[in-house]
Amino acid sequence: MGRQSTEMLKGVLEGIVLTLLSSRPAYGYEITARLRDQGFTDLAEGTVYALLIRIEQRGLVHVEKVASEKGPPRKVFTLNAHGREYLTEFWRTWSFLTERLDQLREEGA
Amino acid sequence: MGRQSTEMLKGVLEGIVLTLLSSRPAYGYEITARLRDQGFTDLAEGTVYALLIRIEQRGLVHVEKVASEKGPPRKVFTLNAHGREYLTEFWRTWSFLTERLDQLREEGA
DNA sequence: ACCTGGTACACAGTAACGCTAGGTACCGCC
DNA sequence: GGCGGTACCTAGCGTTACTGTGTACCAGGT
Repeated sequence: MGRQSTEMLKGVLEGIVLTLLSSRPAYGYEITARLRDQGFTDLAEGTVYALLIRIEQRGLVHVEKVASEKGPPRKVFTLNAHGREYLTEFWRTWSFLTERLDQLREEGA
Repeated sequence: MGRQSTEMLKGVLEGIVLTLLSSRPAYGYEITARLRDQGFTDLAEGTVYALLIRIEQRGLVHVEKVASEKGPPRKVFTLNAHGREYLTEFWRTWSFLTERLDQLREEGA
């Protein structure tokens, strides 16, 4: 979707993935596929894996290796307490942003 | 507001400033002040100036020097046709993002 | 036996952007 | 003279998403 969406995704994609994980555990390949189905068609695989490594290093998720029927073992990510806190914070920031932008949009019209 | 809002602002701040300019011309110092009033209290001055230079180089605005009663002359930015197109594109991308996130938020609940 | 395609993960390099932390300059007022 | 407000600019940094590539495992077709 071009330059704009790439930049807008920064910071937001992390919240999106954490939200996905809050509903149920998942692994990288699966997350990528789900997001592409949901409209993020141009999302790069490497982006998701890099993001998952980051949230793991920050201690927002629990990680478990699970054998797969096809292909190499999956790294299944589960949101932990710290991750849930972080996610709450994310939604608060997101709400702030949307409120500001909604207001601006009306005034600008 | 911390790390999250900094990352989330990427790409969005540009749209915010362009929207401000769409309602009426403005200069850097003024834009910074207005945004701070509107809740972006931690917004760095340098960030706005850098952004203004970028949108000028991309040809989204018209620039004019105007003498000020106090301090150095102001660089007044006016949105041009190209900028308005770009802004339309911005709102389209923004709408896409908010729709996805609203959907996710409901499903996650 | 070979090869394609799907599954699954990882990494080095690049570009973009907001922030930090400074600096310059002009003015009015005490 | 010094201070605070106005107004602009810049170099360097950290974070993040994308590109491109590589590894590895398995099933199916020819």
